[in-house]
Amino acid sequence: MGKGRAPCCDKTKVKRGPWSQDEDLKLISFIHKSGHENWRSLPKQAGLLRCGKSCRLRWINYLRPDVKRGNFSAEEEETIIKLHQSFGNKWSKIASKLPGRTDNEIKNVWHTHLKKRLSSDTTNLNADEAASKDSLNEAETSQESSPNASMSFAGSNISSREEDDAQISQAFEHIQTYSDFTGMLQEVDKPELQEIPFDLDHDIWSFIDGSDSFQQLENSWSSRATQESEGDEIEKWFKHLESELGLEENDNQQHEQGTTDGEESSSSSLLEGYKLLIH
DNA sequence: AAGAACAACAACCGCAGCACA
DNA sequence: ATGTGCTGCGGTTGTTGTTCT
Repeated sequence: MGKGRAPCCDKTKVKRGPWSQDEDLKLISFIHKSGHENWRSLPKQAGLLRCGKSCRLRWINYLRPDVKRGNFSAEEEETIIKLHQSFGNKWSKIASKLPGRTDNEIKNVWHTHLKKRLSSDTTNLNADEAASKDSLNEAETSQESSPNASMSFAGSNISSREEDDAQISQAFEHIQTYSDFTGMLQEVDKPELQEIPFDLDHDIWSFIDGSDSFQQLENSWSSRATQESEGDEIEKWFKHLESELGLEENDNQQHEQGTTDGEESSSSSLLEGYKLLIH
C-alpha cells in the first residue's frame, strides 16, 4: 500500500475478446476447487491470461450454474419493463428480482427489444390518442381522459400512476412466485429452457453457488468428487454445461469422425478436461 | 450468390462505493 | 480520519449471426 493505485491489470499481458472452451474450463474448475474470494488474483492462480474483472464477468454472466439461459418469456419482459419504470437503469436491482437472469442480459434485452417495443407502442398510442381525441371531441363525452401518458405493455395498458403502482405490485407478486418455485422454472412455451433441470440438479447447484460457501467447497469438492454419487452429479452438471456451451454436438461429431486435432479434443469434453485438471 | 444493413449478445471500460489497513 | 485496493455496476463497443436487397 501507499504506492499509488495499481491498474486493474496489465492490458498488454492479458488476453481479451471471446473466451475459449479451455479458458472456460480452467475458470470453472478453479472456482469449483477454490471458490472466487479474490477475483484479482484468481486468473493467475487459475492459470488464465485474463483480467480478474473479465473472469468475474464470464463467471457471473455465462458460466455460473444458476444462470437461466434462453429467450425471455413474455412475463419476464413485462416484469423488466415494469421494474424499469420504478428502478430506472438499475440493472442489478432488476436482475435481483428475476432469478437466473443477469444484469448484463437484462440490459441487453432492454436495449435490443424492450426499448424499441416501448417506443413503437408509445408512437402507436399517440396516434391512437390523437384519433380518439378527435372522436372524443366530436362526441363530447363526459368521461375524463387521463392526463398521464399511456403506455402499453404486451397487452396491458397503464394509464395512471395508481394503476402503474398496482401493476408494479402485481409484478412483484409474480416475481415472488418465481422465487418460490425456482425448481419449476421451465417455461412451457420455451422448450430450450428445459435444458437446465433446476429440480434435478438443485443439490449440485446449491453446492456450487448456493448457501454452501466456496470455503466449504474448497474442503469438500475434491474429496466428494471421488465418491461415486457426487461424481455422477458432477458429470451430470458438466453435461449440462457442455450442452449450454454447445460442445455436445462437437463432441459427438468428433466421436463419429474420429478425433485427430489435439487442441480440439482437449476441449471437446469439459468433464474430461476437468478430471485432468484436478488430478 | 454476394454484399449491405440490421439485430443480438458477449465483453470491455471507467467510475463509484465499500472495506480495510 | 484517510488513502488504497477490490468489487460491482452501468454505459458502451466489438463481434458474430441473420435478414434483406
